[in-house]
Amino acid sequence: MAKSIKHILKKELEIKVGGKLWLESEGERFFGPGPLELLEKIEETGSISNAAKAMNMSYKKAWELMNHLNSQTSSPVVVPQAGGEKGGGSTLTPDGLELIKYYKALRKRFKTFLENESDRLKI
Amino acid sequence: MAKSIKHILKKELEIKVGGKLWLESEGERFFGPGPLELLEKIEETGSISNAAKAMNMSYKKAWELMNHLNSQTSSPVVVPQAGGEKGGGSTLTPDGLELIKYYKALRKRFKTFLENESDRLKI
DNA sequence: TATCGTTATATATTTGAAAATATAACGAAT
DNA sequence: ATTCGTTATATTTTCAAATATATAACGATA
Repeated sequence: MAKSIKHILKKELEIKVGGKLWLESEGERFFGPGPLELLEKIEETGSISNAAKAMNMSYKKAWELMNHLNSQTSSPVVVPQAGGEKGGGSTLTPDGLELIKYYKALRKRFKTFLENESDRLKI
Repeated sequence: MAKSIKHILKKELEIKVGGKLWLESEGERFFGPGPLELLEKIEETGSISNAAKAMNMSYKKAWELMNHLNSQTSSPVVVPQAGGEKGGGSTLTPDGLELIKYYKALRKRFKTFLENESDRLKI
């Protein structure tokens, strides 16, 4: 077991190991907490523009996230429709839903990792 | 074992799980890759100002990182001296060296986690 | 006491990312 | 054909973070 550093840190502070996780290709991130929330909000609201509003993100950024994400998958995870009933909208494909599930499971494993490491700081 | 998402991602791309790790207190980060490199460079060069130059960081930011870091530990990890021989300089305390060791070990465990998760993407 | 390069600190400037704004294209429904 | 709210795209504006710049204090040594 690795040595503790408890004695180094101020004992009155709650110190934790934090982190961030994403999927990347060619060193470029294309899926993380932001895109996850975006997909969830698109699923909820039926459009990119409403999703963006719901999460206080500019439409442009939301569109770019979505577009970049679609470029990394063998078939689109978000299908946008410009025009049509109610002006259009965007829907998630089954792959999109599966990606959400995968990332949430990954995030859970990461959470466990972080909690273990944070606990270790207290020893 | 969790389900794979291999079929979702473009097969011609090298997709990996990436991440970032840090120490935080009260939700505020105070130690990560940046401060690690800073401590190492201070140890190498003997001063904050030289360390900052070596890693292409402004002196101000380097000083702030160092100062914030020192505020989270029971005793300083960097001891700065203004004035004196050669104008002064900064040295790491044993605690500072230990913090480096700890973070590198933590980073190694994280690397393993990321590699496992990345491998899982290929299955 | 004069010198040195550093720490310490405040202020000004830059710059890069994000949001804000504007506009055209879209297409089902009426 | 008109309407609707959306997608798609370009341009402008904003803002925060970082750098750049300037200056005083520091303290061992000579």
